[in-house]
Amino acid sequence: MKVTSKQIAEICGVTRGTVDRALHNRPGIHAATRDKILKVAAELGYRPHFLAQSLVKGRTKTLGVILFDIHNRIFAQLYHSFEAEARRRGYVVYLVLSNKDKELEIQYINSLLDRQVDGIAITPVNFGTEFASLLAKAQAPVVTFGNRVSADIPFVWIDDRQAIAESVRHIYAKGYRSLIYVSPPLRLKGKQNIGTPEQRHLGLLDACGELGDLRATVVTDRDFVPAVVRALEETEGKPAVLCSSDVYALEIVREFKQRNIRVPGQAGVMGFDNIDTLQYVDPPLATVDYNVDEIGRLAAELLIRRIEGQVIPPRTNVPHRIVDRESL
Amino acid sequence: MKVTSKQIAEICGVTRGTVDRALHNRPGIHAATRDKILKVAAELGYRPHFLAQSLVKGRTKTLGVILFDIHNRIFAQLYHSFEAEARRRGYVVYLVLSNKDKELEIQYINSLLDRQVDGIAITPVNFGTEFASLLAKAQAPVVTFGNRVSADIPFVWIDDRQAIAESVRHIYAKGYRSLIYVSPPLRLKGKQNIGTPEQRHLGLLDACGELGDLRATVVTDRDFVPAVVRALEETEGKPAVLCSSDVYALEIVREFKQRNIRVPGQAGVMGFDNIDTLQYVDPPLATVDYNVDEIGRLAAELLIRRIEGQVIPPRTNVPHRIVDRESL
DNA sequence: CTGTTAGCGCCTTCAA
DNA sequence: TTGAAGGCGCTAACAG
Repeated sequence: MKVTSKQIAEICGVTRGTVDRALHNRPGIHAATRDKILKVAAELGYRPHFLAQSLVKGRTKTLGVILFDIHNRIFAQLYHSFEAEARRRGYVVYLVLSNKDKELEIQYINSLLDRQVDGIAITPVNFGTEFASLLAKAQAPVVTFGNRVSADIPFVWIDDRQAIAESVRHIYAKGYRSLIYVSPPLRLKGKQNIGTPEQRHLGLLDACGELGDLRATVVTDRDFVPAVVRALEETEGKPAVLCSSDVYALEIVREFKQRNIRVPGQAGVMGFDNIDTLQYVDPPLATVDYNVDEIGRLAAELLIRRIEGQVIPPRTNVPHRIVDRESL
Repeated sequence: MKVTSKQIAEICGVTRGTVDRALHNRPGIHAATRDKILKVAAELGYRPHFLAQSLVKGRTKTLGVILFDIHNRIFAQLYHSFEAEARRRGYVVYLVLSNKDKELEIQYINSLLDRQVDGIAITPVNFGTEFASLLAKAQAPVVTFGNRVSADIPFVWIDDRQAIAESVRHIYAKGYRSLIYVSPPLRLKGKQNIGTPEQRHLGLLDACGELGDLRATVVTDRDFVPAVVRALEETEGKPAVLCSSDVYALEIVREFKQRNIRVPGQAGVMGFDNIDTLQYVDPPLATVDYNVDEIGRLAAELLIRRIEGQVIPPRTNVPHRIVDRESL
């Protein structure tokens, strides 16, 4: 069924070496024999055996992507553009999901390396020097996004710290003097890689330090909805609820609706990520927008350039912008 | 860097054959030598070379999944459960996206086969006997979902026809006597595989035939939102807008809101898929729910069982249920 | 210009 | 119980 270069060689009465030269259009071959070989190959529907090829070349033209999951629309979108860029450059991609399980993530890294992927792109849940050296020692280049691991492992993302600081200033400029900041992942500090939540938190602190008279409460409860409601009750004046991700903001708006808490009448709400669901909810949610597609595309591009021997920057930021909407 | 079985053999003063026996825990080896070999292998962090192994065994423990894209949350979810089931069974998965491009889909099928995937799961955009025989001739088993290709290629999905018929009856039971059915993909009939939209359309026809006094208009425009608005204006009495997918329903509700058309006051709206965005919109949308996770899991399970030599059913249906909500 | 040879790393059969 | 040899399919260096 599967036709090999050996068979073509036999049919054409030449050796594998010659067939190889013809197939790869390499010099040192009679035009006539080459044409004949190519013709036979085409007729027989010859397709090179990728594994054999990879085995000898040491390259598989394969990338591995490791994500938590693809529930959050952001990551689905990111994968989409990553995959498209990889395809353009001749690579096919494994997509594996760690489900935020540190053990599983490591198993997958090893599994991908065993399969000789040429490179790995990951949103890591592990962190620390041990993990960093695991990645550094890997036989394939790694790029990260979402969470950073160390300064030398390339990272493609947005400037979270700056983005949240701007959001806080924006909220302040709209007249709010109290803020409820929602970031449940922060409670996992020291247990998981929460690079992004931490950066965003720092942005909050930056802005609060700068704006003297803004009072901020930070909610990190797993069960953040009731916690926000309590915080709201304890707040004097009208607060803005700033969420480190749109998915939290959506939950909060839903709860507020059920409790007849008007948005933005009694509380402002702002999210982060600008996921498409926001278009359909009422009131439209203020958020932070950035080009996720570009992050995915860049991650693939940089990873492949690195694989192909180029030097790539350790840090690449994609621009973001504050999106004001009626929820504030 | 990468330690091979040959090196272990040298260190232990035995041959590759013996190392192999030890590593695979096969009989015909002295317990002492085996232990020594295993110890050395462990110390050196030996990991078998997957490609070499695959080359000789003819199996790669790899699956390929081909989706249109992962924009629709349904497919992201489906992939998630597919991947989890594959992992449990020791497989790693390539995820490639066809973007509904027929050419690209075929290229990807070939590319995956070149890479010797053990099986392929696909939501096909191609159709017809030629495509069916391409899949049938493939060196790896194929399962389909979303759109069917032919009776002999296993298909895992829901009973779309029945589900829409039930939806129509449900709408009728709620008192509606006119219906606007929205299914833009139907306009691609003959140009793309629109198995699912067609089945759903048949379900509509079934139910309309059965319920004599229900008037239905079918909207297939690419730009379906204004078309629905026009249809609404031309309708006497209060119609229900039944959408073949939640994503259409969301757009319509948004437009209705802007035009101050009350839902369900002036028109009912019902979707299909029960995507999570529905939880956040107002009014909550009636829809058809089914267990997408189970479809993904089953597709992986069946594909792998097929790969491992078992006979699997040509058609597997997952149950669905009508979800009534305030939009009707 | 073309054939020969030697591997890539692993597995499997057949001898010893 | 172990070694030796051949091969999976392809590539590459060296002869001829």
